[in-house]
Amino acid sequence: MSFDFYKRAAIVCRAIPYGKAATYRQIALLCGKPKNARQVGYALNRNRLGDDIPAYRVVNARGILSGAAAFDTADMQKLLLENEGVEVSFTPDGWQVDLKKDGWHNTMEEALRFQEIFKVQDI
DNA sequence: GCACTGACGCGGG
DNA sequence: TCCCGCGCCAGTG
Repeated sequence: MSFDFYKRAAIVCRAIPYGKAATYRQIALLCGKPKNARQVGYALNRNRLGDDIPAYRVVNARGILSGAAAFDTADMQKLLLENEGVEVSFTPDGWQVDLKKDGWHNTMEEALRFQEIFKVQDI
């Protein structure tokens, strides 16, 4: 491993703005490993990145909430998101957020800033 | 080292 | 647009 993917993932996840949702793929991309979306999911499972990570703001590419796995109750993730003003709607596939409206849309500057942070912290 | 797993994602039909 | 199959890759036993 050329760098610590999980440390990077923790930094990126903590940077997801209040009231926004990010995707696994997006986190992996910002960490510099576009193909590691699965590792992001693995890391968030059982709070591997730490307790101060807003894991509930991370959803899959279609905006579907992952489910109960790491949360106390089945609808905990939905409640936390709604509490931040995120609209969560029911679909046959599960609870879903509108990524067009509430997705975290990164700017190029934002992406470059992360690269700089990783460089400075040597991770 | 091998096989299997999984909070995932894309491309083709 | 919706499915489905396959690719992906670190962890785990």
